[in-house]
Amino acid sequence: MNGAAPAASDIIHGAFVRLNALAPLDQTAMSALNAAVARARTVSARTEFQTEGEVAPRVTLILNGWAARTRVMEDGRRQIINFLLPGDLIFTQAADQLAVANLTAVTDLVICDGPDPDVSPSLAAAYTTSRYIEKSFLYGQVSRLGRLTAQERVADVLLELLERHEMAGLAQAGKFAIPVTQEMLADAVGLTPVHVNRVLQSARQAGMLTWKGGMIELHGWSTLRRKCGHQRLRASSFYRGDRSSHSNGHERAESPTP
Amino acid sequence: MNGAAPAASDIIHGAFVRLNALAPLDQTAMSALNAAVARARTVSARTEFQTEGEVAPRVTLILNGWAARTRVMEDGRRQIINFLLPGDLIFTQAADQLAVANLTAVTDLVICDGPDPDVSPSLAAAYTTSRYIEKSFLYGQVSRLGRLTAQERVADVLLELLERHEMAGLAQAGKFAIPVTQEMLADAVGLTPVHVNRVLQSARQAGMLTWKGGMIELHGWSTLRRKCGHQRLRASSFYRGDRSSHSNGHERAESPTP
DNA sequence: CGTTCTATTGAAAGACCTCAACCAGGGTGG
DNA sequence: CCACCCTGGTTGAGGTCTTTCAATAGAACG
Repeated sequence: MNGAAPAASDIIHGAFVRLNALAPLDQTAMSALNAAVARARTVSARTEFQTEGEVAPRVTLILNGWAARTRVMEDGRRQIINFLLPGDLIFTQAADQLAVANLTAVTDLVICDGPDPDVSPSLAAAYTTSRYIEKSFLYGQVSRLGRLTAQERVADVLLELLERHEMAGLAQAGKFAIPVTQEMLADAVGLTPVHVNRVLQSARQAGMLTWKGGMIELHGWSTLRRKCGHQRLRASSFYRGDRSSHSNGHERAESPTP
Repeated sequence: MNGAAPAASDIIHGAFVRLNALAPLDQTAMSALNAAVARARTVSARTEFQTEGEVAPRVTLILNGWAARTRVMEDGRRQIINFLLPGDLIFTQAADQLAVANLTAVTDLVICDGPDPDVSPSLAAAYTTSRYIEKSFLYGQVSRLGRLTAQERVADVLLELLERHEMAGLAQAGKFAIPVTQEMLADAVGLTPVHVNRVLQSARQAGMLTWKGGMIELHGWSTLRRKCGHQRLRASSFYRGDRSSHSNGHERAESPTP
């Protein structure tokens, strides 16, 4: 009992912070959640706990650890669709439909069934917000893969992960635990591990980040956002004015911060 | 009156076929739909009808034409997240939340509000299936951008579009109307227009497709699927039924085609 | 019929990948 | 306690794929 083993409530703290950030949870929601947590189960690292094509449970809540939603091709190429962090919810549209991707534990994982949203409007609201945010990040992933350079992609995922950890109170001052290998990161951003390594090296040398012992720290990340396409993915019109300067709409013009 | 102007019921026929494929619609659903169609509105080609960051309507149904969900970066780079075809539904999580992408009409578009799913269980089922399928295709888009080569990406989107047109009865023998420019296609698959052109040229010369006058025909597309990573990326069946040949569709085994 | 958009093609540059070797740390077994 | 192995990170060299730049042709449009 020297403090090495945190209490259960500590382990799931991030998940609760995150859920509460989605929508302030009332007493009913909290007790439903606690009941669900009491039936939590664990998945050991690197284990696939849902396979594409199999029947999936309705709602699953990540209590602790990282998971990854993936697709794998016959020839072995693998794509990580997105990462799932504490407080993230995994929804299935209908009970009789098949999973459209695999779910793999990145770390040892603690998960439970998501409580029935009907028990509390605040819980239903949290679920709704969760879906909404996930959709937005998914669109971000598409844009990242489709239109960002390698450097930008890496910076952009890392910023997304920081953002999400902040939501769960799991980051302080741009620093959070990142339990993925460079190979996994590569599968997430559509690059090879070798090239991810090079990108990270140059980012390190540019003083943009520190990554050591499973902890990453992003330096000057508010500047990073501006430079590396994270915040840039916002609105603007499609066909209106902005076809003037750039004839086809995607040169890599680096707008040097004035 | 030489037949150039089809009746309204013809125009929206594809959308109805598609909806009915999602879930067989009962009489109540059909009359709710007809009521919604009566209040249809049009959007002219190349017009943005929803902007990221603005308040979005709850459910919108595409009755005719193509639309595109996009994100645009400050420097003009543009990514088409996905295409929206007749019978596709555009959902918003909650009325008070902001759109997370732009919606632009690719062609002249006929849309209407989606009827309240509470009026008919069959309609609700159709909505659910729609969300489910869209999610699967979205994961497909991520995998496409992240892990396919240029040739494969182009073949893969075209196969997806064919598949979706078939669902709406809008394709015959691998042939359907494709009202996009090569530039749009490039924005969808994360390539430059120039390279899309080259890929199309070589596909033409390989006898894989014919694209002329807004109509495309994919030749030997069942072979194409095997060769270009289409089938590999997704569970082909939505429900339990046809899981005969492929056990789960993604072992990591390296099976080099002999 | 000019104007504008779209498709097409060539040449050269650049980004990213592949292959391959080497290193560092951590666990394991002798 | 140390040699060994295995995984994951690092680095170099060379090749391939995709982009960029640029110029031309065809089609659509008013």
